Amino acid sequence: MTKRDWQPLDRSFYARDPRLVAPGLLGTLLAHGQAVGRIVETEAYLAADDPAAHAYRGRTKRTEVLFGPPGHAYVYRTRQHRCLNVVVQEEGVPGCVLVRAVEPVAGIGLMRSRRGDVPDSRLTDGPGKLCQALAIDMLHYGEDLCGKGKVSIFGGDHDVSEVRTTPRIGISQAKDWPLRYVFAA
DNA sequence: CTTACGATTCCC
DNA sequence: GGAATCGTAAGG
Repeated sequence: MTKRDWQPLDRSFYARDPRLVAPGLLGTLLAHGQAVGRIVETEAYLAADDPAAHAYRGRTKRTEVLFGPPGHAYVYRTRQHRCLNVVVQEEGVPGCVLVRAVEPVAGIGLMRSRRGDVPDSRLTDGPGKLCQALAIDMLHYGEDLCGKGKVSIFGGDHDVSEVRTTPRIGISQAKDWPLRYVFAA
């Protein structure tokens, strides 16, 4: 075996601590139909004792899927935008990973038709922007990302170079925790 | 029912 | 720096 084909990430990949899954997702491909992006920025939200996590205040209708099995989509709204998370850890443990940015790989024309006439560099460089570019919305709440749904994440012969951590963006609690992951380069 | 508040984005 | 804008969650 030399080069591994791109294939949906297995559920066991997601059944781990968000601090392991978040960096592991860097370099993988997020796909919805013809629109594909390379994940380049993620954030970990911990299942317990993380005041910035949505699950911190318990199980509600919105956070329901976080308590389910790993590998499913947790989509939520903030202002007029959507954000995509992947549920991680075993069922009952509400850890998750927020996908904060991707680089356009395929379907760029489609992305621009949804995002407007912006440069490629601004097409998918934010959690709300990438959801708009890939047309990910509340319809995908709870969807299986392991290859059975319309939105999937593929791994394979991807970049596994060094990862750097920084504090998470846009939160008011646990501001200093180094749970944002980007490529070192 | 009422109120407060965003894991954001875009414009001034 | 500030507004847009609306569902969610909590409290009366």
